Amino acid sequence: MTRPRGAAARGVFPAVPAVRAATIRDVAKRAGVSVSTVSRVVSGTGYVNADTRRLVEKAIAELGYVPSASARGLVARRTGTLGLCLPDAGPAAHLREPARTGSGVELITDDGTAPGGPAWGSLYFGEVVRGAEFAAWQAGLSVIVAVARPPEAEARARDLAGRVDGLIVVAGTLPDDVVEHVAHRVPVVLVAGPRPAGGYDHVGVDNARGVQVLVEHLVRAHGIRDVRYVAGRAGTPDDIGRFRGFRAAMRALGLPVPAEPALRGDFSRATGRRLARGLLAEHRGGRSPMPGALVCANDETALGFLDVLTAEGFDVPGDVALTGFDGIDGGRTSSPRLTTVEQPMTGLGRLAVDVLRACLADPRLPRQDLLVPVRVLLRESCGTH
Amino acid sequence: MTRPRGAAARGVFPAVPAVRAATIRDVAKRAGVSVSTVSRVVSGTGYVNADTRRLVEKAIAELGYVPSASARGLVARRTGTLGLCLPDAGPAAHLREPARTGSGVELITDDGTAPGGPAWGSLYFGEVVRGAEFAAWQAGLSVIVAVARPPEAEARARDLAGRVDGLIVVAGTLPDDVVEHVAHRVPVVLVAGPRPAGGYDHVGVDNARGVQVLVEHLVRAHGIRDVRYVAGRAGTPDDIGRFRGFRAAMRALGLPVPAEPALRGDFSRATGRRLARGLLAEHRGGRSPMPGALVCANDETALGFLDVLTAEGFDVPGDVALTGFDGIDGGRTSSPRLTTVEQPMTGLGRLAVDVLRACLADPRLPRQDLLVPVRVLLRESCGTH
DNA sequence: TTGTACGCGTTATCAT
DNA sequence: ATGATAACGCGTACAA
Repeated sequence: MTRPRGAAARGVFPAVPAVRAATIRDVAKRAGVSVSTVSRVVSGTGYVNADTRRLVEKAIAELGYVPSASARGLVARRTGTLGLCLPDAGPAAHLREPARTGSGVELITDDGTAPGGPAWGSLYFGEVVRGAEFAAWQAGLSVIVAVARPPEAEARARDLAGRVDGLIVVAGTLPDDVVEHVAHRVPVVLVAGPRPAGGYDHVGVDNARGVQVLVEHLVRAHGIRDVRYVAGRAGTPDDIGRFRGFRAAMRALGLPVPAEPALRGDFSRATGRRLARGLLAEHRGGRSPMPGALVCANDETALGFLDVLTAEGFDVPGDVALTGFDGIDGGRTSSPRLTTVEQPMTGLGRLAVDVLRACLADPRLPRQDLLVPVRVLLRESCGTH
Repeated sequence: MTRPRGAAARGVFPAVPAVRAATIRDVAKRAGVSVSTVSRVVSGTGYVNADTRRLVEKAIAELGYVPSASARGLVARRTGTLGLCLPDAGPAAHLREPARTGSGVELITDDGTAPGGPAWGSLYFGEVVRGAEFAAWQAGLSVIVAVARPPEAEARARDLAGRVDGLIVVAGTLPDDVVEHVAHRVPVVLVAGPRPAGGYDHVGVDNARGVQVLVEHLVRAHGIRDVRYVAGRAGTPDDIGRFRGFRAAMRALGLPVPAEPALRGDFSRATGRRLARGLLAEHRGGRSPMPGALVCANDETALGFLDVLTAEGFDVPGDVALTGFDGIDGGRTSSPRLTTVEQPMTGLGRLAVDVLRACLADPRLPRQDLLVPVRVLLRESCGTH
């Protein structure tokens, strides 16, 4: 019975006024004890008489009392919450429409291009959330998930910083000056992207080691010697790291180390197709033999190559082995299935939280820059099986 | 220079003490104004002299001041945050291991059964998060994502309730008494599952209409008359709603309305296969003709049927049309691709937030029970194209 | 074992 | 246009 009798007595009906939530004082009064006793019962600290405790617990249950995190956070100077700031990636156009309700059912002939598919799923940010939430849960912390959407991204980020004990920011989601501003208040961990200049913690994916292990596998296990790297968009940290791994592998294998990628795309499937057509034209013009393997900067690029190669009658991996990077679903269902390096997105989220916790526990610790190890998934496109 | 000179003066080195974040008082002092003026500048309310404003803004930037959400929440009696409570579904075993870092790279021969795939993605909860975050963003609210994990789920839920203005709870994630308890403090919206008994808002998927429209399509567009329903686990709200839609369609079409589903599975692919084998045995025993269409309670079940039917040389949809429900990825990549009803998971998240906001704006509003409309995706397995 | 009182950072009210 | 001050709900010393 939290509904104030006053309202009913006054005949206000059927209006149910917003009842103010019970406070620790209400509980104390109802249990006939002081607020400190209630506090002790709730927090489990200090000694409380068993009978008194029961009395208090009864009052708590009856009133549906829940301690205010605002008040707790104010006195404790910590909120017990971490913030996770994600980029606004993915086709969110269909989200912009007003939410629909009611019984209208759309009948859609899906020719494979229907909009509205899961965008987070394919872009993995959901996985970062999952990993971060789990690590935070282990530490008894909550996570606020925030997507940095252009118009008011800065103001929102500042607001978020006021709500949390630490902030995880995916690289490129916020302007540098905003990151610097909020870093005055809470520790910030940057995720992915380039190693940050300032004094921030950073966690990334071990791009280089992933490609290196993959290339060494191609050469050692499959005896391929003419391995070529198909780059992604120039200047991106991912592309740089992956090409570095490629060169490291070639060096370690005693093979010629290229100064530049054999081909350069932009991470897109369409460009992968275009590059593939160019390669085939050269090959058919007799200007160059087909390489033994194409190591692509990402799965989309590799799938673009696969589209063209199989359409043109080439055997993958017989004529040319093909590998990607990311571990997207399309590479699991292609034929042949795509050998790739899996992006450890849950691992990124978890590690970011762990790094943040370390900084929270002791801010004097030196800033960290950690890489999450990857897994190389060997499937048919490289000749495995 | 937020670092207190005192520490350096005392020769404490290299210890960098945790600097207390700047408060509104620090800003006021630095700008030579009162806290009230700073508050006015930050919140944008009231009149502030342009010069004074500049002074304050300068101090804010220099100190990296960010207002405390705890303090704001305390006085405003609202946190500006919503809570989203999700079930602990999905194989999270690999999350239990400690997070790895360093340069160890695993080489895994992926025979299609490798663990560690995206579990949220396939289970859609990531989509609910996405939809909820978006709707909250539109309303200027934050979202705390919390997975209710068994050991301390109740205590965590109560804690969460203390941090938010409203709670979205996916059906079945919390015991009823916990939901009732926290509902004393904040409005609660239940998502999916059965229509709640108590006075909670509820949003669900329009299971019935989805199946109804699908069945009417099968009959009207493809001329199929012998349509049979393959149920999921008995007693589940989804199964009940979908079978209800099936019956409604048959009734509307003037076809015989079955009292019970023709077959009953449990939403799993394995059981779908088993049921399919049973059906084939009956058919080959001459005991029954093949139906014109099998309307399955979900995609997994339908894919189980598809596995067996195609393996046994049946033509789908030629010999028998097949449909599912959910819109999982497997149905988009199967062959033939599976006609299905798409689960509007982002829509669920959005609608839940909108309902919560309505309740927050006026608690006296009657409780709502809304259904998110679905989309029927016509693909080859029902004979489209 | 229990109660009293202060302060956490902010906003709103009132006075200037 | 600006400043002083009283809440907001809770934890925690300290007193009893």
